[in-house]
Amino acid sequence: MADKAEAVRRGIPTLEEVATRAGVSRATVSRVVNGHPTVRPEAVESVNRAIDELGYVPNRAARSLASNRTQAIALVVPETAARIFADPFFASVVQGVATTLNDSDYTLTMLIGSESNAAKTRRYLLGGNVDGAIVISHHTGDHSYKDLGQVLPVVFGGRPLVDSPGAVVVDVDNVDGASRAVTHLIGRGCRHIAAISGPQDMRPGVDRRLGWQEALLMAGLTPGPEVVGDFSTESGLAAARRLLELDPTVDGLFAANDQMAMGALQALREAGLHVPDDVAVVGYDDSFFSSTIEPPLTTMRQPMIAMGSELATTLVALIEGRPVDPLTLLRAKLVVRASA
Amino acid sequence: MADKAEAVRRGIPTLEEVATRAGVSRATVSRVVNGHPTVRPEAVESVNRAIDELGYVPNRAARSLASNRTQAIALVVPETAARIFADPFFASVVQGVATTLNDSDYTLTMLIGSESNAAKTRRYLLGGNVDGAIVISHHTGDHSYKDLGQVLPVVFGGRPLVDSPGAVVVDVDNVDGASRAVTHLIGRGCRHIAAISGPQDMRPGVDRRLGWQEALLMAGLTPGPEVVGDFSTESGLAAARRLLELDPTVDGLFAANDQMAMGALQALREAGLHVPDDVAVVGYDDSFFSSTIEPPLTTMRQPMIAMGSELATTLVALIEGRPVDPLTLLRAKLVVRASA
DNA sequence: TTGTAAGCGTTATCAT
DNA sequence: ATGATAACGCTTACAA
Repeated sequence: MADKAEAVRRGIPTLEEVATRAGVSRATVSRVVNGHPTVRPEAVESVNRAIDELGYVPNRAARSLASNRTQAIALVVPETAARIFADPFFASVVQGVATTLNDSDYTLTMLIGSESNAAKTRRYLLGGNVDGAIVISHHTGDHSYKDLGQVLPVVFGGRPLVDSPGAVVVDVDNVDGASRAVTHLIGRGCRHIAAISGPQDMRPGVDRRLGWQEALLMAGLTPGPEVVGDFSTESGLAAARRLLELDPTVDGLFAANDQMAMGALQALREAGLHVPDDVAVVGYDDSFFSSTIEPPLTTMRQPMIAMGSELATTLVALIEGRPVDPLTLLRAKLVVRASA
Repeated sequence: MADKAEAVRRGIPTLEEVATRAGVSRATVSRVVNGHPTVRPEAVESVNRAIDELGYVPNRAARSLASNRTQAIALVVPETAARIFADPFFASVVQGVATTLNDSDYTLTMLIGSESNAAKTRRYLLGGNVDGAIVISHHTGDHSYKDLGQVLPVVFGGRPLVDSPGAVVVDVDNVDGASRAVTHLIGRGCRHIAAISGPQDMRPGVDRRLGWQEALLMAGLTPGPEVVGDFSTESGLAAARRLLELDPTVDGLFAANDQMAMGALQALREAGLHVPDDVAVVGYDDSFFSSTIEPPLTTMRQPMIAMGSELATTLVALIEGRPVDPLTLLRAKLVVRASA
C-alpha cells in the first residue's frame, strides 16, 4: 500500500491537504472542484489558490469509487475492422471521437472486440469500468453488442441491416448519398444509368441501391440494368462487363463503392469506351486510391471525422441524461473528379 | 451515492458477496482473484465457483485506489498526427498497441496532445491516472514529453533528432532500411545512384541519407548526386529534374519517401526516361498510393503494427520492473514492384 | 453556506 | 493459510 510520503514525493497532494491549506473542510474543497454552486466566493477563491499552489489533481479512482461514475468512455472496434485498419474509415472515426472527447471531461478507452475476447469485453463494459460505450460496426450488419444498450449507455456507429428497437445510432445517410451521386450523373446528361450494387445483406448495399432508384424515379428516368457485386474490384469488373452486354446504350454508371468502380473502369477501358464521355462513372467512399487512378474517380466522401465527433457528443449527452436523437444521419459529400 | 441494491440490480456483485457465498473472508477472495499462492486449493475452488455463479467482476476503481496501480496505459498522439490521421502510420501503430494490450491486463487510454491542452495532458499523466504512457512522435523531432520519463514509465515511438539520455525508445531502423533499398538498386545493376533526401532536421531524413551512403560505400561505389527535398511530391519533382541536370548518367534513384519518388517518376517521364530500364527508382514508406501509381513503386514498408506491439510490451515490462532495452530497432521490409 | 461522517470496493498489514 | 481491520482519496447525505 502506498503511503502518503510517496504521494508527496510524486507530487500528488490529496484533497485533504488542499483543505488544510485553504482552511476549509474536505467537503468544501470537493464542492469547489466539482463546481457546486453553493460555495462562498471567498472560499472558492482560497480553495482554488491552494489547488494551484499545491498542484492538486483529483484522484480519478477515488472519485470514481465514491461517485460510482468513471468519466471514461469505451470505444469498441471490432477486430475485423482493426485488422483492416488501413481502412481510413476507422482511423477517421477514432480521430473524431478522440478529439471531441479530449475537450470534455471524459477519457477514451479503446477496446478491440474479437471473437476470442468478446466475453472479456462484455465483462469490462458491464463491470463498471466506463460510463458508456461507442460501438463501431463496420459496413457489415454485425451488431453483436446490440443488447448492451439496455444496461449501459451505448451509441452505435453504423446501422445494422434491420434497425434495432431502442438503440441510439449515428450513421451516414447512404440513401441520400447514392441519390445525390446519381443525380450528378443525371445532371451531366446521362439518361441510361446502370448500377453495380453492393451485397444486399449489408445496410450500405441496400441503402445505396435505394438511393440509385430514388434519384432515377424523381427524375422520371427508367433504371438501367443492375448487377449486384460484393464490393470487390473483381466483382466490379465482372459486373460492368455484364452490364454492357445487358444494355450497350448505358451512358452512366453508379457503383456502390470505389473498389467496384475501379473494376468497372477497367471493363470500360477493355470495351474501348471512354470515361466519362461514353460512360460517366461515379463511385462511393472516396477510397484512398480514388484520386490517383485513371481517370480520377468522382465519388461520395463520407464524413467520418464528423461521425466520430457526433458519436462522442451523443454518448456524452446520453450519459448525462440529456435527450438525444435515436438516429442521427450524416450527409456524404460529392467529390467531383474526372470520371463523371 | 449508489446503494448496494443498485449494484445488485446491475448485476455487479462485490467481493464481499463472493466471500460470503464462498464462506471465506474478503481477504481470501482477494488473494484468489490476484493469484496469490498461499491459498488452500479447496478455498480457491470454492471462491472460484462463487465468482462464476455470481458473475463477479472486480471493481477497477476500488482496486486502483487500494493498490495505487491503475492498470491503464495512455497512448499520447500529437494532434498534428491525429489531424493527418489519414496517415496509416498512426492507425497501424495504434492498432498494434491496442491489440497487444488487449491481451494483457492493461487498458488503453487515448490522448490527443495538442498545444492547447498540453498542460491538461501532463496533469492527466502525472495525476496517477495511468501506470505508464506511450508517446508517439511523428517523423518530426518533437519530443515535448521527453522529461516525463523521469516521473512515469514512458516509452517513445520514434526517436528525436538527438537521442535523449535516459529515454526508452522503439523505432524503425531507417539507416538499415535505406541501405537495403539502395543495395537492391545495386543488385539490379545500377551504378550511378542518386538520392533525393529528406529534410536534414528530421531523424528519418538524416538516417535514410546515411543508409544511402552506407550502402554505396560498402559496394565501393561513389555516390551519385544528391538533392534535398521536403518529403512533398513537388519537391521530388523538382529534385529529380535537378538531378538529371547534375548527372545525366544516373541509372538508379533513391527517394527518401514515396511522395518524392512519385514526383521523381513524373520528372523522369517528362525527360523521356523509362523506369526502371533507364532509371530504377525506389522509395520509402510504402504509402497508400505506391501500388497504384504507374509504374508501381518499389519501396520500403515500415513495420508499424509491430512497432505498436513492441511499444506496448516494452512499456508493460518497464512498468512491471522487468529489464528493457533502451532502444529497440525494427527492420523495414523491401517491397519489390515495377519501379526497381 | 459549511462541516461531520459514513461509505465506495479493494488491498495489504498484522495477528492468529 | 486465513481473518480482522485499517487504509486508499473522494463524494454526499445529513446536520448545523
